[in-house]
Amino acid sequence: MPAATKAKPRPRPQRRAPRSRIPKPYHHGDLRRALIDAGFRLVEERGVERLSMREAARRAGVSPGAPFRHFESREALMTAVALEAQRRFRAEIEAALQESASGDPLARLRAFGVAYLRWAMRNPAHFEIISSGKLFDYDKSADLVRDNAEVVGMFEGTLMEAAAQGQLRPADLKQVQIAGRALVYGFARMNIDGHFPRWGVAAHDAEATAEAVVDVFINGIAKRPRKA
Amino acid sequence: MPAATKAKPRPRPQRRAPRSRIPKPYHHGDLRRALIDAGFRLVEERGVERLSMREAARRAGVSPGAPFRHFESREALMTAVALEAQRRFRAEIEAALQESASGDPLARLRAFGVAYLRWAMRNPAHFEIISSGKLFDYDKSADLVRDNAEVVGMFEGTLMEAAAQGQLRPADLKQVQIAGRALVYGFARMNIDGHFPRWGVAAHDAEATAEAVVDVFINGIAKRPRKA
DNA sequence: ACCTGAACACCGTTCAAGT
DNA sequence: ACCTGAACACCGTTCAAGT
Repeated sequence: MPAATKAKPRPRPQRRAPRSRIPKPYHHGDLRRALIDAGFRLVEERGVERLSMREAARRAGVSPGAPFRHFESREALMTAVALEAQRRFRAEIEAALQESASGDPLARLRAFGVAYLRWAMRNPAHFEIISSGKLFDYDKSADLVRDNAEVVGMFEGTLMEAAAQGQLRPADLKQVQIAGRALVYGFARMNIDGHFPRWGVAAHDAEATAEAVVDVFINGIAKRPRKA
Repeated sequence: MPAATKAKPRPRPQRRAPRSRIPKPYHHGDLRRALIDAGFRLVEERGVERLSMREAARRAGVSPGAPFRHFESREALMTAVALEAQRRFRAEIEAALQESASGDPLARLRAFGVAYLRWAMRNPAHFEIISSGKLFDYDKSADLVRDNAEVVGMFEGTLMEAAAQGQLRPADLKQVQIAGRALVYGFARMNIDGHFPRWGVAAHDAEATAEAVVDVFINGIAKRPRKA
């Protein structure tokens, strides 16, 4: 009955009956970590909705019930995977902001948007898990909330600097902020949701179009447009 | 064994052994339609991912296998429900465009965006099913593709009119179009994905904020802004 | 022609039992 | 303390059998 799925490669024959037969403890040390890694790859390979506890368990080489010792539900594993993705996302944004730190606020805002979309274009499934809302209870993960708040804060701060330096046309800043967020978020989701073909955006054009779209927005709020 | 789930209210007693005992044929006439209706409500009540064939069958009062006589898969039922939603969505957009037909192109563009978001705010689950991409194979439904192409066409046409009448600042129209699409789509998805609380948009403010965001965009592309 | 009901292969989740 | 393996209630889907 125990399905011998994997035909484990027998360890090299040893000279005598081994006292401790290659520890192979209960498993390879850190099941929690192994499950997050398996989940992360599962999301990457098959998409968010195909992350399953049983498959993650299979990949980690444990029985179906084992993950529940470390994650109380599929949602909890999802949250852990999302946190992992969010960390990488945020690291990329921060790197981009640092590179453009010498520029004026509007240039930094542009760099922000471009970095955001670049990551989203290259990691669609991970972007999806971060932002999808139904996959786990966002507010239950303090780390996730804080991490996100910081990204939002960076955006808000840069926008306010641009306003303070007189780079923007008169407008309600809060509304501009939400519009900007909606723009990049919408672009990222159009990619995830497969809308680009219908809108004449080829796959290899996605990143270039992303930049163009960010420019449309920046030019829309700037007092003096840069490119025509 | 046959779970008597519903305790069918016995029909009023008849005088003699009825020749045709209240037809109650195989079921109530049109299972296909009943399943689409059940699916539509299921999406409304519980969200897209909770639409199940078995539950739709239960609501229609048939056995688990019955739906497969009319829809070859869950995806096919999804597609039918999406088509229903798309029809309503398109009707609302068209009505809005008709009401604003006397205005200039930019005013019509605004009406378009506002109608789009209004519907999306009020019918989030149905908006989601139309646009989500992974729920069914969009391109397999010619109706869906055509219906969507027409909405896209209305947007494009209005934008070009605005350009032709000199209402727009110089810009690449295709990019403006994609940016506009991304903006409304992103706003609609932020609502679906539960981002508004994190962005300080209260539920009762969603529609007003939607208008404001559309205005930010229109003002961004217009030669002469209307409101500050 | 249309539907039933049992069946199969999957899931998430629980829990006694093993090490 | 951590994991196994059987169990339960769900799914989507198929298919013989009934009407």
